[in-house]
Amino acid sequence: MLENSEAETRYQALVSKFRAREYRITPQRLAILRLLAESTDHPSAGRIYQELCDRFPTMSLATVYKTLAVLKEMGEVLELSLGEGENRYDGHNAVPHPHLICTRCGKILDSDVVLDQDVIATAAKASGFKILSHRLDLYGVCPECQKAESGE
Amino acid sequence: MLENSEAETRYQALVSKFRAREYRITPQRLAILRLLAESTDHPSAGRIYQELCDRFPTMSLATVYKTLAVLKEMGEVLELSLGEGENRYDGHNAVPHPHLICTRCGKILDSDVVLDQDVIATAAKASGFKILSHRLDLYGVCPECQKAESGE
DNA sequence: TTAAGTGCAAAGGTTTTGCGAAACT
DNA sequence: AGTTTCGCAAAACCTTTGCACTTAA
Repeated sequence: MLENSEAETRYQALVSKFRAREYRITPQRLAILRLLAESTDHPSAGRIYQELCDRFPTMSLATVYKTLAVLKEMGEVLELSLGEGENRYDGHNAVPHPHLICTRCGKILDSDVVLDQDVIATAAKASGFKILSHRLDLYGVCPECQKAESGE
Repeated sequence: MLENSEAETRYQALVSKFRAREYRITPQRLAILRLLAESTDHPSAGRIYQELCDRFPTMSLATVYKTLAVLKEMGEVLELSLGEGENRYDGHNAVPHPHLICTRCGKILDSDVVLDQDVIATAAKASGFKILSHRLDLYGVCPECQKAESGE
């Protein structure tokens, strides 16, 4: 695999943040951080576990969840609770951004559209809430599933 | 309680839709529909169950979940999976609209800000997705919890 | 060396399901 | 009367936790 410098940078940043907080750098954690940095498909805890099992025969699901909990607490991973099946995780980019979710195949893509800050400011003013974060999910059918459907 | 015509209208609409689909009209379902039509606080299944237990000593949580499943399938209730604790349900207004979620007390308010359709159209065009629905959650601290915090 | 992390298995909480009894149409 | 629905209990499912063992610092 050629170097993916974006993923590499993200990986190094995550490792640095672990070090800065004096969390211990274990092989398991490094593997999870690397996978999260490289993934753009928003894997679930189970998926992360599966992928790492080959390389780490002793990897456990508990360790995956515990590491994800640390990352959540650090604000370095977005947890997407979809209401069906497992939660999905975005550690590639922890800054809130919209997600495109295919209701047929479960695929999740990042969207680069920008949510108008006016929307948030207006809502904050009208409600008195101090808004700290947000989440925008767009549900629909991905191009592949559209093709599969029309072909049937 | 004075008549709340908005809630009453919504209740009648839900009952009509059950009839139209030839789903049976049972006292349990009527009670759940009424509660959903009247609620603006996005109750969980457990909450709905509790509230109705007094009036229906034999009400069961399974029936609440089964009725919610029917409503979901009909597209008459929004299910909000928050990732912690129970899912919350909005049957008062099933048209997608933003929610303000207090991360301190769990309160959920409807927001009447409108999500710019351009955002959705742009995301659809860029990704090739056929977008059918969306969800915008704004997380923050509600006025009451802000007050409680500053008072401490 | 020692405090933190791992990994197994068990517990926890929410939601779904199977099935006999009840009840809507 | 014939299905659908109810409601109990059990199962399913995802996630968290307790604890003895291991390991990073």
